[in-house]
Amino acid sequence: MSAENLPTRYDPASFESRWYEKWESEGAFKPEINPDGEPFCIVIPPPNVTGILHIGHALQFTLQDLIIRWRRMQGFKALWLPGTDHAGIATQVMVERQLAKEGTTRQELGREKFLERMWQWKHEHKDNISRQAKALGSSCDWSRERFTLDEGLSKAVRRAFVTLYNEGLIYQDQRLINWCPRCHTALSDLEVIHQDQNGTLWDFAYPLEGGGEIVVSTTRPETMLGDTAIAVHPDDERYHGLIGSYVIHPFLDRKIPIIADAELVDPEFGTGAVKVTPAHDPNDFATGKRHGLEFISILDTEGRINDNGGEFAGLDRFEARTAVLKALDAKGLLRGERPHEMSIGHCQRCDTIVEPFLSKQWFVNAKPLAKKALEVVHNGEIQIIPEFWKATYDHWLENIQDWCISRQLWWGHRIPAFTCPEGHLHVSEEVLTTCPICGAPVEQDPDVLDTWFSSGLWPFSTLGWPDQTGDLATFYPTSVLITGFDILFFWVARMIMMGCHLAGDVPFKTVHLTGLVRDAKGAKMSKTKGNTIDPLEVVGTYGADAVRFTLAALASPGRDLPLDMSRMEGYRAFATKVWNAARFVQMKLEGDELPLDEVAGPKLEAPERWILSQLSHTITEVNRAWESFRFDEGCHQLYHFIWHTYCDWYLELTKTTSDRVEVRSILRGVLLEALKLLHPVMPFITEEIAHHLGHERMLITAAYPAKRPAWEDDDLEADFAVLQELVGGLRSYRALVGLNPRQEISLTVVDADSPRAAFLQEHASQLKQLAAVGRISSGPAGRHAVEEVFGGLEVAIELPAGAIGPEQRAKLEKQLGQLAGTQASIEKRLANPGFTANAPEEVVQGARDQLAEVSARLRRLRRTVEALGE
RNA sequence: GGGAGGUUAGCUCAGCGGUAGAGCACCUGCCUUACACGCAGGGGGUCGUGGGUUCAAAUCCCCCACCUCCCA
Repeated sequence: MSAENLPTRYDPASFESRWYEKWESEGAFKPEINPDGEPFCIVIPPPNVTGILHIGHALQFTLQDLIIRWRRMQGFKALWLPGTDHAGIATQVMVERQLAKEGTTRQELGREKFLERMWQWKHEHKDNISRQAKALGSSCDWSRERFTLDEGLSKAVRRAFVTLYNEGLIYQDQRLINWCPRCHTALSDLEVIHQDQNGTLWDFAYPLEGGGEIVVSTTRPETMLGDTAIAVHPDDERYHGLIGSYVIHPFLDRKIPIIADAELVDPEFGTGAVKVTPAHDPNDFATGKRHGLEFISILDTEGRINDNGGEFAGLDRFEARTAVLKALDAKGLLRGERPHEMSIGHCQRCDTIVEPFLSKQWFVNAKPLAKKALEVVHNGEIQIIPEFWKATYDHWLENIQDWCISRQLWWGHRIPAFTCPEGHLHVSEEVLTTCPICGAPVEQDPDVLDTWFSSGLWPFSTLGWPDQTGDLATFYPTSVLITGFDILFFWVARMIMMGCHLAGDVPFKTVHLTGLVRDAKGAKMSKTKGNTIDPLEVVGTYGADAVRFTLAALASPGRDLPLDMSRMEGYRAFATKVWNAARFVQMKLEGDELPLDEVAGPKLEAPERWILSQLSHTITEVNRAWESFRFDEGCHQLYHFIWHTYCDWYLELTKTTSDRVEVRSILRGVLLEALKLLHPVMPFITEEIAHHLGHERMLITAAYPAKRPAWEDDDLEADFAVLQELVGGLRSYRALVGLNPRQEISLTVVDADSPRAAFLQEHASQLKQLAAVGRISSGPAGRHAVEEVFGGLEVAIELPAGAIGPEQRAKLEKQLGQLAGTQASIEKRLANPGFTANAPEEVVQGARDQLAEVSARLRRLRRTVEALGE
């Protein structure tokens, strides 16, 4: 072969980027490389365009790349479409922080200048993601890369908005929303993180109009400034006489009615009387609607008390709490306080406590969309893996609330709604300047859309929708989506709703939800804890292939991944093992080797037929693993086959036979097949080695191995298993008596008529190579022999006189004890008539065979121990 | 309050009705014609507790305990 020798040391940095460039420059990432293949498409979950990847992304990238490489090698027209997200709030917060450092604000800068800064920021950071993705070996088609604010995708957003509006599924309404006083924007319910906190429940009294008082409880005393009712339960006799009467607000010039409401009030809780603040609490809001109460907002957008708060106006909401309590106390109205556990909503982005806030916003009527989304999962059009997520998915969609989609931000898709001074509202894909009704100049809605609104269109907007492009026709619906379970509602469910409704079909056929990467102790990674792992750093230390293998091998379905660096070390050792095996093979090659198909056949010797049989089983198992998203199992199969089957057994066997061309051909051919099989997980090292072994085609476009039934030989494997067991036994006795591994020992086959005996005789050379067996004879055991049974075959291992001392004897006796225990338990099982009557025949027969084997071993070993003990 | 997942070798996890597995760690030998990121051998588990179904349960069912997480 013309390729030069593999360097002694495995040094991933010396070839990884070289291969990436070659793949890309030869167009291997483009689906057109398999022009006649069946389409297969994965769209990337778009990371934040100005963000950096964390190890969780590395996991998802690895799994997506594994699947796409595997399918590409299988001949599919495979497209992995990359891209990034503008990440509205997150990105805007970053730039605002930068502005704060410069002593200015976005308001001071103005919308236009601020957006210029945002784009500048985007351009400075946009290469982060792709650079990291490339370092990991991600085979995305970069020519199709998309960004959510691209013109095409923005058009898709406008089309989606206008369509849904015209169908009545998007509407504007004044209602209670979640308001972040720090971000100055509305949030959807999902963007509010509820945290349990120890708070205080205060009791205070409202004076009754006609004298006396009624005591209410609250965890937010400042909201009493917005109270417009006191509610009691209609059946609560304590308050029967008071319903319809009024209390006097202690600080404001207002009378407040006492109403009866069975839904809001739990008579068992507190005093049974509840203050009602319709503009600042969701339950009170509903109560206000039921009773036609007044809605008095007492906060401004900064979270300060507004003019409706009388003397408290201008105070921050938490200062106001203290002030109100103090004022109540001064008036002698405070009745007590006690600790109270409660759940408080925080802004997902900045952790500020959010306020229920009365505001006019845009909403998506989600129920009709959810109905279809539930259906396609139920009827199997979309498969969710692991399946247990379906319950969570169902629960959320069945209880879905309307989705608040407008945000008071500047970085994002501006809402395509236009209003004239007359109040005529028009929703339009094209920019309007004048009112189509009255001709007056119009203004566009200043708000932008929730980022997840555009993300919801991702699987089809990236392919060209609403235009009927070739890519859309070819790749939609996409094949597989791989993402973290944490965005099941945020993203996955919404893509399904939007895809089914707008694009006319499901957005993907399979969703695979990955676990979370955690640190070695199982703790969540976070910047504050300082336990984050930078993918580029570990790629630098262990090589991209080891990082990928580690992540894929840890990816058990539905489980989080505790990532310990010792795992990385272990799988780098595996990469090194592959490297060294290849060096060994390369040293043996003479250039006359033939392709596997030309040498495989019944004329081959047993070791060659055996490794081919093992290879075929491995191919089957690995393909099965990838098909079912069992990345862990596929990796373990590959690890075991390459290390423990090919290297530990087959390579050793060829050390005395590799002068034969067919052996060298198998040695090389099997390694190449294993490399192809491994390529989707470890693309770089496999490509490098294959090249050095003279494989002409790049593995990235080579055919993925498919099972070869003709190579499988179960009888041979059974014979080989006996050989392996015997070799293991011989090594074990060697270790027991401290015999040098190279010192030859003699073997006597006691049971010379067994068919296994012939196999051993035929493979004396293998026994010599693997266990330094010198002579194989048949007949009765000699004076100093250990008698043993392996796979039903009785043999005697000749040991030097005096090899078995008291220590060895004790170990053998321990073994005897264990064997006797096993024997007793099988006997007990077989003695049970219920077992022999009810268990399947093969199970009963298996137990009988096992008993025979164990009994024979026990008999032989007992005799040995007695004889040697003399 | 509702729901999901987990509890198997020192650690991290597979297995999910028919003799307890892997990787790492550990112990004992070995620099055996690629590899000490290695080779060979070995120790280690009453499969969270308690019931039930079954000839047979880590595996199915029920109760409980503890740990994660989601939703309200």
